[in-house]
Amino acid sequence: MNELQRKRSEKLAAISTETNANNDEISPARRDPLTRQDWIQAAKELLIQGGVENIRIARLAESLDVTRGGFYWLFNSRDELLDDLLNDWKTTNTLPFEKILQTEDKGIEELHALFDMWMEEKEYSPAYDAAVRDWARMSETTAKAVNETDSRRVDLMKNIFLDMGYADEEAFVRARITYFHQVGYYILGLGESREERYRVRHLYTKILSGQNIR
Amino acid sequence: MNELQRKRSEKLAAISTETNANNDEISPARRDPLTRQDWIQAAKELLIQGGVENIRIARLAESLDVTRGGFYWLFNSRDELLDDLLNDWKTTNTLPFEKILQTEDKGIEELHALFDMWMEEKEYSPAYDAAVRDWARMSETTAKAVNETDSRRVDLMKNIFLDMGYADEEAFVRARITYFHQVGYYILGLGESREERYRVRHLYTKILSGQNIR
DNA sequence: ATGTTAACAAACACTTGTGTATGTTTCTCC
DNA sequence: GGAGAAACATACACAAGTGTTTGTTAACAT
Repeated sequence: MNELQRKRSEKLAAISTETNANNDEISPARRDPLTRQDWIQAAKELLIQGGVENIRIARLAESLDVTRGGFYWLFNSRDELLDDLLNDWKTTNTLPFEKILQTEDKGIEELHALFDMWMEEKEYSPAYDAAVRDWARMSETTAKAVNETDSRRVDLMKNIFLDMGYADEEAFVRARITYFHQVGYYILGLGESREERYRVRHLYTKILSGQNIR
Repeated sequence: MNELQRKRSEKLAAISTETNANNDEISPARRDPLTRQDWIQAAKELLIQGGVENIRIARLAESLDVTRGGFYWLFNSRDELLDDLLNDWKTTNTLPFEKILQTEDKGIEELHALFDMWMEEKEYSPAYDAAVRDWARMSETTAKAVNETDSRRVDLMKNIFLDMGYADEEAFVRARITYFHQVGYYILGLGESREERYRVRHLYTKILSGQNIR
């Protein structure tokens, strides 16, 4: 049973007991109707797991415990769902990124905050990023969205190195190396332990910042 | 008309004139029979262009100017073709990589040779790499092959930094940053001009090597 | 009580892909 | 020059996917 199915079961059980408390008739415990967001979340899971081609309406329906009829009640087509999914990525997965780079902290402190975000993987999901990147190879509009996001992120990161005192061009290159290296790391997907990653972390920040700190 | 179709047309024309020179009868100019390698090459193009899911036998056949019948004469199944394609990648796209790192050159010279390889894109095709990486998300065996290749490459690159005098762990991290950053760069696929790339090249080598050279 | 509607379920038509079975053509070899 | 096989072409069966149409059912308003 996956995450979504579990949630719906809980809802259903809650409704069921509540109904029975008020009324002895065993009502069939009708669950809450599904929302577009429910389908988008399910699609996100399939995307991360196996790419866009893995997003099949029948599978989504199964994971949500309904038939495809429910999907076409909310969406006009599969493409419409994919559009919504892309929008979800654009907002949710870029927001924490921007947030970090708009704090009071400057320079090396921001770099540390960035590494925290990458290594904790709480708000920001590198797996989601990687899956969307993969998707972009086949969809022109997705590729455009990803490019814009990447440019924006590199641009934000460039400020970190400017604050460290680097000249414009070197700040740009350092931002790129830092960002590209992170993208590459998650694309490779070598699931290392958190301990191992924290152990060598200071070397990464030292090399990327070009200065010995902490 | 793509590359493969062009080659076959040339062959066909050559056969045609040759035959007419010897004999006045207009023989239908039968072309050379296709080989497994021909299909693998065509599959490689489709893979790079749009991912594994883009490798459809009908499309391969069309690009080779035959019908699907020809495919099943040489291969038992689509999976058999994909197996061959993966083997092609393992050998062709890793060979030039290893070659560079086994020369007489040591340290910074090897790093320059590496950048030359990446930027020239003659023997080594980063697009091929990226496409296989994308493929690996859906295929367990492909993922294994890619992981092995990545480990091998990072291991080889580590020697470059050891030769520069870095301690074991820092050499490892520098190798990783260098390699991951390259992988990330091509995954993003921002088609920059060669001039632009050569212009900032010295900054990359300076930052990654940690020393001012050239 | 009943008509209406939200939220699906079930059945259908259509497309695209694979693999297989069988038909054709040209070259080769005796 | 006729048999046989290599190298396809053609036709067919089958599976999986999308979108559409029509049928059901519980809840709510009247």
